Amino acid sequence: MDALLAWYDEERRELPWRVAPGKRANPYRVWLSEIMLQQTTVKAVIPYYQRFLHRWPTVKALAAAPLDDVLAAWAGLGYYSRARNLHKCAIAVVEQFGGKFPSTVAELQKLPGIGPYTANAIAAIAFGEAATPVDGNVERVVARLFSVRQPLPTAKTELKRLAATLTPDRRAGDFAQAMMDLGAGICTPRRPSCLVCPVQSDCAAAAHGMAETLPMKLGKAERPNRVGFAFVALSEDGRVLLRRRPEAGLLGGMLEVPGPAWGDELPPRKDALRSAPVRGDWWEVPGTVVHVFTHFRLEVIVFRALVPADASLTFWAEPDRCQWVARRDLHAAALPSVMRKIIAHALSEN
DNA sequence: AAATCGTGGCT
DNA sequence: TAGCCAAGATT
Repeated sequence: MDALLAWYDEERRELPWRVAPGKRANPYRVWLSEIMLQQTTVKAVIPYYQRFLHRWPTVKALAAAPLDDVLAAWAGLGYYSRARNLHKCAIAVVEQFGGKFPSTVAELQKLPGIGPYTANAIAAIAFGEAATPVDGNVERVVARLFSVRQPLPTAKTELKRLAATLTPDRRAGDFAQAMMDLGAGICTPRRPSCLVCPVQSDCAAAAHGMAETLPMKLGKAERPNRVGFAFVALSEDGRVLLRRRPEAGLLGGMLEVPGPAWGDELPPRKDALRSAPVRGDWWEVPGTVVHVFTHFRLEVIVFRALVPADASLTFWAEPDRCQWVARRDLHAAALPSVMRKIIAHALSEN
């Protein structure tokens, strides 16, 4: 596998959290990037990473920030429990380790939001430990190198074991990143570029011309549809009514446009309007907002009303969780993408 | 241990 | 277009 490190030295992608080959990166930056990169593309992460690092240059700074500031800065990146755990973890590192990240896989994995992959990634990349982070890229590369026919997710344990046999004692961090670069750019899910692969001569799948068929995967359950209503209340002084979601669960801790709970079937408009958060002249905005989550598809019907600045909220709006946010401040609010879509739809001139 | 948890880009 | 996919963790 020396060819892989040689390839990495030549072709390595420049990324904001990376340092020169052979060097150890700043643990805080590695951790921050790895949390953001969980199930998220490099392209989506880069601007968020830059903003976070600029605003909170150290773990201590992040630990001292209000949670809502962190959630607002994370808005749009998805999987919001990551943001809550990020904040929790920063506090734990400051309180338990004086602001210095621990260096072993075992200690790292005890921290909130750090699982097997991330613990190994930080240990290898930031501390030079001979650890083996196994993500989707590595699973794919290893399945092909060893021609593992067992399907995912069953094969995960075996793929981890095989991956660990490849990790060198020196430059484990570079090796891990090389495997991920290989998976991202050469050993891709579809149409892998075996002809220019630095480890083609070591690859069992390539030898049989079947790289693209591996790894095998079990079928996924289909996505159910859910439907709901959302009430965009605009106050006469230019504010929008928003509500804080519960800490746990979908979009936990984020802000939302008030409305009844989403369901499997659409209730009559008449019933929906009874659950409006404010008394008002509610108008149904033409069209719907469709948003696809990981495990269901949501279709939302949006109502809009212009209400007095001192309008009182109804009991079922859960007034304690509600707040009026000026339209000019929405960009900096802890609003997930689906809620931004709903607000944009309500404000579109139709 | 199977379900839950976002979003945007690509084919 | 509709599915697939991305540097997974938590319960």
